[in-house]
Amino acid sequence: MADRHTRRNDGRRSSDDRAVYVISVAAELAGMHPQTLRIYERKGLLAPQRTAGNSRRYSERDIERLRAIQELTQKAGINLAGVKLIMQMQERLEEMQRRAQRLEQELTYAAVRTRSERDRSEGGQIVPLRSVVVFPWERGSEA
Amino acid sequence: MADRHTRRNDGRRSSDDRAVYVISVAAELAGMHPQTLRIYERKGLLAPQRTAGNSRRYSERDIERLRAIQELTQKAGINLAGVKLIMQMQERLEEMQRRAQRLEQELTYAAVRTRSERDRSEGGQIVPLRSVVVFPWERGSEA
DNA sequence: TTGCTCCTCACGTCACGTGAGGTGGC
DNA sequence: TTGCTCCTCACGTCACGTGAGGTGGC
Repeated sequence: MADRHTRRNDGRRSSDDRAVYVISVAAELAGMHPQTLRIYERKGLLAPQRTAGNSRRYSERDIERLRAIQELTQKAGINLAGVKLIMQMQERLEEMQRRAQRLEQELTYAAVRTRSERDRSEGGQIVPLRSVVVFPWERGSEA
Repeated sequence: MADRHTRRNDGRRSSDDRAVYVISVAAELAGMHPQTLRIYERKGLLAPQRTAGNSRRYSERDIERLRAIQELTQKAGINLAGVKLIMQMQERLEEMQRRAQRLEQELTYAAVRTRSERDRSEGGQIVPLRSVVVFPWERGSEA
């Protein structure tokens, strides 16, 4: 839970990206069998770094990804092929969302600019957004 | 590609949405076993209409959905739980794309309007959208 | 009547996680 | 040396598609 991201206290890369855990520790942190992590890698679900001696080294981000895989497989019953595609789509969705957010901000600026130019205020409507996809396992209790 | 949608020549609904195929025909069109269609329905992957006598009736859109399911299961090896979530995400993705497109258009209009305001004022109203789309998987695990 | 529909149950196949077994490097 | 890592192979479990079996309505 600690140091979520971009905690770069001294010019080093984000601590979340540093490959620090050997496979046994990573498996313990994710609550999995070490062999399971090897399977996930072979299936292309994650790609931990390797040491010079060819041993795997997992980052904090890798651990989070492992937990996400666990959610999808155990709680939602999705197989690994599905998890792989879902995670790709998730990245695309997040990218799209950032794009829409940026566009909206620009639009707000444009609106302010227009309003101030004619010194007239007649607020635009606010368009409520549709409810988002709620995954089955996220209904009910939080966290 | 023929009569894709909104072909309402006489007040009827889109031809793609009309429930016209009984299960045996739908299965044949989709290249599946009829029992498979029943399984998909039970798993919540599609919901064909029912006749007064409780028989299933599939629309052209249902057939297309069946083919999409087939792609994901047979070619990609994704199980039904995965297919279900993927299709939900796909709808979200398409919605997001339409939204971004609309925003871009509004932004273009706003730019044009700002420019023309300098000469003469003839403005439509601006509709600022407030974006707070936060997908479940993007929420932080806690505050 | 026939030929469809509805449903449930059973079985074969396959994906996946777990574990054993044997190897090599720090 | 020990305790890890690497890999492959085998097995138990489960999801899924197919089929059989029995029912009912048009």
